[in-house]
Amino acid sequence: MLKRERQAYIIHQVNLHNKVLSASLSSEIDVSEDTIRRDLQELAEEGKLIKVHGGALSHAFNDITYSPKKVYSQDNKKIIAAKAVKLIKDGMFVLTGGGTTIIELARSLPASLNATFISGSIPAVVEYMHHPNIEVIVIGDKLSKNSKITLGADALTRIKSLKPDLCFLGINSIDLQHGITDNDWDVVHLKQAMITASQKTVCLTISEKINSIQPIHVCDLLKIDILITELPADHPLLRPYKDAGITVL
Amino acid sequence: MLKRERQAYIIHQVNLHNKVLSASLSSEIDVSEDTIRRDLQELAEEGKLIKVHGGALSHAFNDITYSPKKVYSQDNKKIIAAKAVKLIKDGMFVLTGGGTTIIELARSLPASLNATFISGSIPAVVEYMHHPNIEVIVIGDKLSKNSKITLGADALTRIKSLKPDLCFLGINSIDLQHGITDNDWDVVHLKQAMITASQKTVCLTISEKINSIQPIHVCDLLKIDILITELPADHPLLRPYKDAGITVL
DNA sequence: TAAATTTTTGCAGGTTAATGCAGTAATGTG
DNA sequence: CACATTACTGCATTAACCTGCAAAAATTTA
Repeated sequence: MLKRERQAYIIHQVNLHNKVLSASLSSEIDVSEDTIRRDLQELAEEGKLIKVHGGALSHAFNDITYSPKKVYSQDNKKIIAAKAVKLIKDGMFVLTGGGTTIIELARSLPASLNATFISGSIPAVVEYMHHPNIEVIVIGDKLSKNSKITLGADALTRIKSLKPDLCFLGINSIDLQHGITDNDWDVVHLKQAMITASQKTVCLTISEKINSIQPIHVCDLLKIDILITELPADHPLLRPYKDAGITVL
Repeated sequence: MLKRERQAYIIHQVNLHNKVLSASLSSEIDVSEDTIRRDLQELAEEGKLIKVHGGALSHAFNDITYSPKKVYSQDNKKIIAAKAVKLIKDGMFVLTGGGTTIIELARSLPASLNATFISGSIPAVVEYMHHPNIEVIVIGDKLSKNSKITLGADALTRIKSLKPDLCFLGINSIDLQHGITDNDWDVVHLKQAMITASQKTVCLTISEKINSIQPIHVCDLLKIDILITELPADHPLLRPYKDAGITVL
């Protein structure tokens, strides 16, 4: 394995897990710990990660945003992403929205995956762009600075002209009676178009958003095929959704 | 095996596997490692791959590399960007391409500027997105991993439907006889559409690309309104372009 | 076509980079 | 504080690299 290749792998691992241990990297890659240590040192000097005793931490981890809650929910999003990744097979066309959960999903895609990803979320597109094997289709339109996704009539018509295999949607509220709800008029329209266009719709959300309501209606539960949270599939909180006919992972 | 043929094979392998080893290429093609090394060196200079100790990596693999040459030319690009910024007034619609010079331009935009920027370049869009006052329109289509811009029929038709005040184009080659030339078929089409759509076309380039030619013709000098380099406007190298009717800044 | 010129290639040599190892210093933990 | 783990330093080894050079191949010129 080439030095740069190894370092790229380390960076990938750091970004994925927020931390790495010298010892485990050493055995994974099968080089001496000294080499790993030298790599970490170099990468730290380049500002790619933060070296600590025994390994390294991601920069994001030690950033200004080090509130325990965020770290906590990011771990949950990694769990969600890991479940979602399993649904994607080689050759699929996948439509995705925006939001931090979707970003985690993008980062968790295995390097070997060959698929086409379609999105109007700039942060998501940036992640897909760095992936070695996936094709990226960008949905164009006016960029919303808030949500960092493209919104508008153009985006809607483009989405309507597609028929992707899967649609991954990060959602803000889901409720048994009211289904999926949200708080931004344009985003709601976009999500509706995405759901209508796709053969299967997968909703991703951390469990704290379950059984909450927001002012604008996106769609009924009927339209949702799969719901993914960080909880185990048999958690009682999810039971009613299973009963409503949704596959819960 | 001919040199060109060999290099084409190497590029193919790099794009396929994301890495190549000098040693294995040497035995596969049955030439000395020195030859392979020279090939990799040439290809690296052309930006087709990234050479590392022991072999080479694909561009997709390695994100941002800081070669000393790049650092050097970045200063020049900042000079270019500073000149270009002065052309943009509040309320304008500005169409921009991709490339590092355009990124510098995006970073140099004053925070007070109120304008609308249209682009299919993801890195450029990311920069515009962080700006407090500018509106961003994203041109959607299939994302080219090499150039990090969206390319295709959709992008072309969308651009044709616009009538921006200004178009900023980072160019790779300009020559008195042959005008603007480039080396990527799809990129050339995109640039042509951008030039045709815009009321004024501004070309940005570092001076080392002046008086160079590439295989595909983009447009004649006639279509260019303004040329910006890091050199002072009265530099003798730029004189012929001034005489050809282009405003040189 | 033959000669001249340029380009490409392989090789010899000395140089540099990468890695692992051994011994010692530093750090963290109970 | 004692113990275990990790980090650092210097060194040896191997592989990769670079430079210059001459032969070979390709290209141009006469």
